[in-house]
Amino acid sequence: MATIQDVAKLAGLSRTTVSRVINEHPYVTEEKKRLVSNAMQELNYVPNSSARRLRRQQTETIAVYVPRITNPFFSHLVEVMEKEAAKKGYQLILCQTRYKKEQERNFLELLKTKQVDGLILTSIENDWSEIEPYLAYGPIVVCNEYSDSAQVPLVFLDQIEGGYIGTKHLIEQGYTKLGYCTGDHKSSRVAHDRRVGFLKALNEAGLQMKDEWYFGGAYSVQDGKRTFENLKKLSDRPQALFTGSDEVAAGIVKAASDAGWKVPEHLAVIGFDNQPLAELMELTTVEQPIETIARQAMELMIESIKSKRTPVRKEVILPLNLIQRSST
Amino acid sequence: MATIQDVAKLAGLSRTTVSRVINEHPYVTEEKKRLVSNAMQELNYVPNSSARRLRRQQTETIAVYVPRITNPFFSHLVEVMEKEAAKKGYQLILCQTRYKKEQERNFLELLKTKQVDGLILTSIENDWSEIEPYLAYGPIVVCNEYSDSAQVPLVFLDQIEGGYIGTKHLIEQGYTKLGYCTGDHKSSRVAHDRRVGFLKALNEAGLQMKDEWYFGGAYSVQDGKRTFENLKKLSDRPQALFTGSDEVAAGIVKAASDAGWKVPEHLAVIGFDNQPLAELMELTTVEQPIETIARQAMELMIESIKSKRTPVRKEVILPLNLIQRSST
DNA sequence: CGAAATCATGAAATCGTTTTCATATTCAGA
DNA sequence: TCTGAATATGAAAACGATTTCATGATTTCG
Repeated sequence: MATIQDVAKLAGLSRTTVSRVINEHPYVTEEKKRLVSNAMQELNYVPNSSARRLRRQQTETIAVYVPRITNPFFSHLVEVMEKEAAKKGYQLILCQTRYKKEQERNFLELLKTKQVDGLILTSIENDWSEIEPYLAYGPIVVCNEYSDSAQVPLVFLDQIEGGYIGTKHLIEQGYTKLGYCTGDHKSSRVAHDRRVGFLKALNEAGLQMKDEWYFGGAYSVQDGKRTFENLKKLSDRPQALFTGSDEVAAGIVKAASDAGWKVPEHLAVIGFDNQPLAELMELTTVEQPIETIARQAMELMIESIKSKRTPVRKEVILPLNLIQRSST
Repeated sequence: MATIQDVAKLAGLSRTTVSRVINEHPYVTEEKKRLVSNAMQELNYVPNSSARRLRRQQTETIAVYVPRITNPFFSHLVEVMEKEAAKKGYQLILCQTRYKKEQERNFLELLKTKQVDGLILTSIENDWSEIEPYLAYGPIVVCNEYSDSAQVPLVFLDQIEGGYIGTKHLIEQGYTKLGYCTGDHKSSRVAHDRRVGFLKALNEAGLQMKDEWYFGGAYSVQDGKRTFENLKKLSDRPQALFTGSDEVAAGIVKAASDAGWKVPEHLAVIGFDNQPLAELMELTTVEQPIETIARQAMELMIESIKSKRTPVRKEVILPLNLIQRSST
């Protein structure tokens, strides 16, 4: 593999001149430019990435943390982020935290060792106070999740509103016995806010939430099915279920259907995200503008990297949208 | 940010000794080790990734090329690959080619500029003759796709068998008028082999394939719906459709159902992959052992990186499995 | 007892690129 | 005509880590 030294030798010039040509610096004659270009071509030379990174103190790489890439919500986020990153000449390192604090901490080392220029968190496992010190090593942008104390750009959705409009819809459809289904998110502000919105809508309607109508640990289609089995066992069952994901909602609808129940007659179900699955399964769902938040997060990330300024808190909050279908 | 020089100064030792301690080389007294560790801790020192990469000629990063991460087949592959890579201390760079030759070539530069140690191709857009020269820069492993001429490890599935067993199943269910639905893959061996298997099964049964029963350009749920609309317009319609993806199959089933057709009475549909969607939509499907091929591909990649040997052709071919549900 | 091997530590070189500083020449304006 | 700015090119330093080579001390074995 040729180095800049080889190119200089073949061109009969110094490495400095070759570097000037490569980087399009001024004050190089056209003749010298020609000599360098010919030598580069003949030697099939490309600059070494590691050397460049060391000298320029830049990696042109961004790490994106998602819990699991198989979750369509996160794969959609990453799809748009990678596209935006590639447009600007950045690579995207995929980091799956699997909802684990330790895994998240391990990946934070990427910033500390300067393996990436910045990182985007789409879910947050550790307390912000554990993450904040890493800002000394590079910029962090939070997307989808939220933190009151984070002095960084945050692009997120009004999840209180999301929880609220979804629940209000159920109430407007005539349901008075509403169950709540979610993952086990201890540090997730998304989950917290949705529940706040859910309870707010219930309170406004003078409705009560029973403890046994709360179903946790639901992330996937399989979890949705398990949730239905648990609901089925209740003597006093909810008429409708608010869920945090189309996949979970789909699992519930499928299991209910398999058990001979009619949706929404026997059980109304509302999902989140408006994935292709939602349309296929005729799910009422709260749509999130995934493409918008992904693009904005990546733009803010690249802007933070380039500006090299002290990060400041900046909130970009977007509304949610209810899509009504047959499941409610 | 502290450097090894700072640590050496604080410890009262040379950079060589500090490096020896960091890398656990022999012949350093316990006393000196203690001094270095204390200094590292006090300065909050971690080694700089760019400097290490340059000196060691290693990046500990692998690029994985997928057409689109939102396709559940590819997101599942990447999910497993990232997990395996992280276990061995490697980072995974996600590259979306979007089925474009130029995009694939752009990403191949990652290998040439030594930004990654190796790359895994899960789909191939360019001719292998265009890709092969990049082997000079680092190892390449092909996963899911196939190429006769590639002198690299390939982990793939018997797609001729997949096309065959799916089609044979339709025939065994009594269908004699079979349509074929696929994406527009010009250089995809997967698509080619499935069709070979499909035609083989037809031929064995003495059945004919009509040109107007061939539906192209289908990758997504939406494409599935469009495919159904096209099929509906035919005067002589197929009784069953072989598709290349559960999402396409689901779109077809959904559109058919919305049009009042009964599946499989009016139209039988078979999908591929056995995604959660397949169970939800009761699709008969050809299941692919995604986790196995993903894990094996990543293991072969890391083995290739570590061995630094000339790549040799190695085929790992796995069988497919038919899952029968209500759509056929 | 002496030579060879092992132990312990550090200076210099290395990896490959880019920038800084230096030197020489040419040009433009006062 | 002279001076300062612009132009053109190259050597050395820098980025930060790791390895190679060197030196001296200690231990081991024939």
